[in-house]
Amino acid sequence: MLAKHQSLVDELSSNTQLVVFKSGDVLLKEGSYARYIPLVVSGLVKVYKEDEAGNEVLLYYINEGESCIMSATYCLHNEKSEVKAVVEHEAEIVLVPASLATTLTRKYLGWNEFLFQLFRNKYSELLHIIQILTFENKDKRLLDYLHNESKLKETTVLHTTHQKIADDIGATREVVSRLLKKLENEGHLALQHRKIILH
Amino acid sequence: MLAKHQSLVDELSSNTQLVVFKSGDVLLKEGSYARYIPLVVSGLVKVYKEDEAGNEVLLYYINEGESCIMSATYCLHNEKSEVKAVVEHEAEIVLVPASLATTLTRKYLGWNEFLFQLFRNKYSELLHIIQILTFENKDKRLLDYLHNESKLKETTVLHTTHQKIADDIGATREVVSRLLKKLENEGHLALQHRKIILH
DNA sequence: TCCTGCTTGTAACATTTGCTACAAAAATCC
DNA sequence: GGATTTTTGTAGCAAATGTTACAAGCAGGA
Repeated sequence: MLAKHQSLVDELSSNTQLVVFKSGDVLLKEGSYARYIPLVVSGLVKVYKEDEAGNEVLLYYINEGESCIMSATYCLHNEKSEVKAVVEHEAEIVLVPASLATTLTRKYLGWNEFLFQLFRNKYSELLHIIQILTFENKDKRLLDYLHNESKLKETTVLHTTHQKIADDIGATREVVSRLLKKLENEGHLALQHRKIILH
Repeated sequence: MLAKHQSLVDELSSNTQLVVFKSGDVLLKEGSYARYIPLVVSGLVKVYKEDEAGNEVLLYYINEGESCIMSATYCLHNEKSEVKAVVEHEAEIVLVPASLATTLTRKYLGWNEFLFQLFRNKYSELLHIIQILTFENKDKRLLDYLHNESKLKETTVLHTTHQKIADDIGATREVVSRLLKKLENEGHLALQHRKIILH
């Protein structure tokens, strides 16, 4: 997406540094001010929304070549973040300082287009979640989540636990176990210890 | 928001026309291509997400001085709309043709800022809906909806029916009636025929 | 006024989800 | 191997939501 704009890429690479984050590192906390915009070069980042009680729900992923649109927009307007971003796989990330980001906005149409497209994609994912939460039961929500994980991690074998899934989709572990069993009986997947194989 | 940018406003007013829409008019259908970006000068527009089965759920409102960010972004990238926009109160709307919108993007920083801010505000509302749908029961969702309606229509007396509310929040009429009764007993509101008075 | 259609109330029951409690199975550590 | 921790399975019950069915109340038109 950004690769098309050579002068923009040049300006980025000569004014920023590449930082390596480890799995579990928190890139952005809810309620904090973002001081830079992270561009994910490699790895995977998960974005969560929290509520006052400390519950959190997975909204979407930031994949290679993407950025955290929430960081970007809140960074540029100097407001507090409404989401939390956590590194899932070890990730190489370019940190673009707020000041540079503002300059880029004025200078490069391609940078604006990049941000708009990102906004559009994530917006679309939020709409999809709202649709499922409103009209479907949790089993559909769970299956959708698993297919998403599968797609992003590029494997049909997911190494995870029922508890982690429950945390991501905002349910309890027992419900997830129960629904996974149901989905297995319906032929959507196969269950193994710490492993889910999607069909 | 746009008023600060005089030359932008001038270019807008000399290249567009003001159209009056009536309550119930559909500004944008899901799956259709937007050919213009609507700027709402007066009135109120509601934005819905539909699913394949024909169910629909209210996402947010487009208030005076705002625009439909979905029209804007899908218009500029020539893709199909994912939402439906319906006029709630008679509305005066400036229709900005796609071609002009593209020009504005290249010419005015203020126009980009306007679109970004709009995106940010609506994004934030989507996050709020997801949070409520994930962690709260329908009574909270209903109360949140009523307070929103109240705020936008600038009155604590809502003229509506249980069926309309059910359609907006994606529930059944019976459940809405039941929950409204519960909220009345809890002192949050008072029920009258075709009328809800918020406390 | 009466009739009709729209709106609301409500009961009874099915399904879904949440919650508690406990046991079995697998992995990890010593 | 044995002890401990983590993960999974599952039962039983409570609460929330969806569904069906029907009756009563209200509003507007003839």
